[in-house]
Amino acid sequence: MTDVIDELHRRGLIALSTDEAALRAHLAEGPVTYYCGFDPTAPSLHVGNLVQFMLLRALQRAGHQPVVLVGGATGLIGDPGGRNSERQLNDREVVAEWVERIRRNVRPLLERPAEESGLRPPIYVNNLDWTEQLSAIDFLRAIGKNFRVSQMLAKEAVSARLNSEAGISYTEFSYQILQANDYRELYRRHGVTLQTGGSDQWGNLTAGIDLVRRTEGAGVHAMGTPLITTADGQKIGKTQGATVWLDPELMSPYAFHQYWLNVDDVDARAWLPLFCERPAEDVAALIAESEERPAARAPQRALAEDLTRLVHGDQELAQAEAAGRALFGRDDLASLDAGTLTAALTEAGSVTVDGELPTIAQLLQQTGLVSSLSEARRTVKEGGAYLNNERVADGDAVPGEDAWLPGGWLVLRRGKRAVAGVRRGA
RNA sequence: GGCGGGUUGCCCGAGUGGCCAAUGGGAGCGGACUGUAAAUCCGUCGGCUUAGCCUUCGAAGGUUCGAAUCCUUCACCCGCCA
Repeated sequence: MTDVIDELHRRGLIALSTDEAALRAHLAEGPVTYYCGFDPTAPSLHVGNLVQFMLLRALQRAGHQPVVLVGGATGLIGDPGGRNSERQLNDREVVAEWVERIRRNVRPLLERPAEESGLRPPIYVNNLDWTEQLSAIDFLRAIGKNFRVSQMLAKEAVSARLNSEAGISYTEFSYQILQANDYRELYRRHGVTLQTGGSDQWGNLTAGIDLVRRTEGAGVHAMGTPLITTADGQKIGKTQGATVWLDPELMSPYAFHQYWLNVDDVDARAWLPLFCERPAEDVAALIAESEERPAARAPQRALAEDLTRLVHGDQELAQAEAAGRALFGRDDLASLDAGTLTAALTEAGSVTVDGELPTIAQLLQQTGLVSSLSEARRTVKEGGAYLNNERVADGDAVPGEDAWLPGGWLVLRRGKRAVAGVRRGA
C-alpha cells in the first residue's frame, strides 16, 4: 500500500504541513482522527471547497477517521482571512439553516465511500455546541491567556487587514482564537490530531496547534492545501460571474457538468491530478492526450464525469451528458425526438408560457439568459441571441407557429453556451 | 477626545457647479477566429413602454435656473496626536 502522503504530493494536494516526517510516522501508526472545518457563509459549499474533500477522501481511503466541522459559531463571527473588507454578519437563523444545508453537501462526498467501501463514515460536529455557552469570562481567562497579541497580529490574515483601508474589527480579530479552541475541543472529545484546510487558513491551523500544545501538552499536526486558481489568477469556481455550487438546487447538475467541460486547457491539465481519483498512469495519459489533441478535451471530460458523479451521482451524470450531447451535438434540433429534447431542456433550465406568447426579448429574460430587457435587446443587437439555433434579428418579434419543436419547445440560446428551453403551456 | 484624509457604477480609479449615466483600466457579456478552449481583434457593459424618459456618485437636508461637484448634519473607514 502506498503512503498516503506520497499520493497527496503526487496529486499536488499538500502546500504546507507541519513536520512531515513526524506526520508520516503518525499516519503509519494506525487510524488517525482528522478534521476540516467549513464555515456556513453561504447556503452551499462550492467548487473551491472541493479541494478539501479530495484531501479528506484520500485520508479516508487510507483508513483514517474524518471529522467534518461545520462552523455554526465561527460562521457568526467571520474569518478575516483572504478578504480585504469586513464580513457582513448573518442572522443566527440563517446561519443555522446553512449549517444543515452544508451537511447535506458533504453526504455524498464522505458517506458514500463509507457505505460502498467499508471506510470510516464522517463524524459531524458543530462548534456552536461548545462555543455558544462559553462565557466571556471563561473565554478570556481560560483561553485568551494562551494567546500573545503580538503573535496574533503577525498572522497574515490579520496583518493584511490591518494594512488595508478597511481595517479589522475586534470580532474578526478574535476568529483565530475560536478556531484554535475548536482544535482543542476536538482533540479532547474525539482525539483529533490532524487538521486540514486551505493554506490561507494556515495561521488558524497553527494557532490551534499552539493552543493544544500549551494546554494539553500534546503535539498535533496540520496540513494545508494549495490555493487553486485559474491560469489567469482567478479563484476556481466562478462561471459567468456566478459561483459553482455543489447544491443541485443552486446549480443544476447539468450546469455543474458544463462548468468542468468548459475549463480551459491549461487549467484542466493542472487540476486533473487534484480532482481526479483515477490511477496516476491514467491521469498522466489524459494529460498527454490533451497535449496531442487538445480539441478532444480529455481532461475536461474526465473532470466533468468524475466530479458530477461524485457530487450528484450516476443518474444525474448520465442526464447531464445526454443533455449536453443533444444541445451541442451536430444534429439538427428539429430532428431530435420530443423525449430527448424534453430531457435536455429540463436539465438546462426552462420556463413554461401560457396564453399570449411574449416577445423573444421577454423570453430571454424569463429564462434567465439575460437579467433585464435592456440586456436582452443589447444581446440581440450584438447578434448573440438565437432561437432554435438561428440568430434572432428582431428581439421584439414573437416566435411564429412554425418555430415550435417536437414536444412543444423553443430552444433559446445566448452566445455559444447558455441554453434554455421555453415550453408551451396548456 | 483633537486634527487631517477619505466614501463614485461588479472591482480599481478619474471627475471640484452645466458639454456627466459620469474619462480610463480590469472583470463580465456578445461577435469574428476556434474545439461548447486559450490568445488576439472588434463591439458592448444602470434601468425602462429606448430617436425619449427614469434612477444613480456613503445617508439625509440645504444653496442654485442647474450639483457627483458648494454648505449643514449624520454614518462608516484610514492616518497622526491625546
